[in-house]
Amino acid sequence: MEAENNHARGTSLAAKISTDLRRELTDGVFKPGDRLPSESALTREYSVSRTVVREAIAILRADGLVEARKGAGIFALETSEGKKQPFKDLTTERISSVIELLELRTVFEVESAGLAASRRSAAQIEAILEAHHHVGECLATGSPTRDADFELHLAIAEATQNRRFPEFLQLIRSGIIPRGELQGSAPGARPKDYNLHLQEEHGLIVDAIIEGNAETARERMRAHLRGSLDRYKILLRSRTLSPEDINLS
Amino acid sequence: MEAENNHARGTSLAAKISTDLRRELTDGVFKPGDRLPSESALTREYSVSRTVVREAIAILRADGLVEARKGAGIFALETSEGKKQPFKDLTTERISSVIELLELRTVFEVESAGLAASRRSAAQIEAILEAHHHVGECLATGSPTRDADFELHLAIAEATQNRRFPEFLQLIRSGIIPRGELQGSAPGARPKDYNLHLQEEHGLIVDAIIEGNAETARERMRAHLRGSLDRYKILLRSRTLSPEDINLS
DNA sequence: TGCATTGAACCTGTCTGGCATGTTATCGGT
DNA sequence: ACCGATAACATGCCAGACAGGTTCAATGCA
Repeated sequence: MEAENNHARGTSLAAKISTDLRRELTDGVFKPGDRLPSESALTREYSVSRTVVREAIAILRADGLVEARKGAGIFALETSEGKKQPFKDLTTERISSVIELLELRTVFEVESAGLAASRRSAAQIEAILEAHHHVGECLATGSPTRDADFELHLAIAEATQNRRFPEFLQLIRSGIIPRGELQGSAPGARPKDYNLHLQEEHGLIVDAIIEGNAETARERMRAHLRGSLDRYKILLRSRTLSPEDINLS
Repeated sequence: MEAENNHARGTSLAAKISTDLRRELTDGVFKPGDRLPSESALTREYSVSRTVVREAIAILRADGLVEARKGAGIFALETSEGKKQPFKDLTTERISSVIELLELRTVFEVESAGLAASRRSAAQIEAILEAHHHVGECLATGSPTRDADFELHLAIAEATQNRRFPEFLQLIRSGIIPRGELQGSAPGARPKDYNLHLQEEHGLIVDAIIEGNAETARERMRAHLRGSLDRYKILLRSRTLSPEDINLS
């Protein structure tokens, strides 16, 4: 009966129990160092076989939430509580989240542009130009620009020759592009572009990178992103849009 | 025999096998959609019971690397390959990793110092001073400074009033402090401090923050971290130390 | 009375066999 | 050649067993 329900949902008993226990660990029901119920007790508590319990515990062990000591029991580890993963709560739906991230992003992308100007290869110039051109195409056809825009910034980060730069941009992607758009947006669902000078500003940055002028690239990227923040704030004050409808670029 | 060896290392057979299979999934031995060996085949391949195999598979399932279809088999999922998690491969053991991260870190921490100088509260000044003092104590007692050093940088990032700055530091922590030290270091295991001016440099930064002088704070933090990079390179050239033995500050 | 030792109870790690349910391939019949 | 039935194969879960480790209580000795 219940096993069948789980099967219909594609969720194994072990997965269900490990989720249950994970929640208890996260909620502080078990504090670091606490001993969890024995396998035998868990079989009774959940009315399952020991196999299922062991599989559930194996999952939690692999995630570092508990350790099992033979003969002693299963113990909650230090990492089980309050250890939020960095940058996992990014959202475009909350104003403070967007502004905070934009500030962080500005710091990062200003320097990214400067390094790209200093270090770019010919192939990376080509990739940047291609991405820049693609943004222009989106503007011309009335398609959403956010993905193309992001790809341009990513191409610039690649040109820093430091893989942590594009990696960081990927990390914060979900704070830039709303979640629904990560799968590609529906036709006609394009958020309005409020930067009438988007392509021009991008072009200035790209030019500086091509010419290898790091300081100019930084200045132009700073101006571009500061413009984004200013526009964001103005549009929020007008109260006609929700935070995530605003295209930050 | 072999089970005993694993036990001596505290690693279960299930963990070992899940790691093995995870590597095979990551290395592209199994591509998305590929069917993995059956449980029965894996018991033969690894000479273990089916229980152990099931526990290993449960781990991989929980991590979204595979799905099991009853009657059909176990299949590699889309996320199993090439989808490296950003910043999950941080290490202090590889030179390129350390240098790349230090460069990225410099970008953020320079600006962090500037913002902290502009925005810090009285309570945050107190926290910064406390952390600064703690580094001094470690130096005086000959204890390891890395944790205390990190906490000072973290206190500065907190004073930016933008939670993404401390969050970034937490993100890259494992790339700054070697893994073995995350649990607290053994007495006498202190890596050598090669910055004889550590406390002095920190003090200059802290002073600028207290005085609210953002530009000076930036300059001093930049000099501090650049000094770290220069020292790192010099020590590497001397070839007397492995990369992770060098305290970057 | 206090401490050390021993044994029993409890615990995890692994193995084995079994049944329920689902999938796939093969074989036979039309 | 196509369809249906059956057998072989596969996962999900159950139950029992043994090996080796831990903990606690009881007993014996000083």
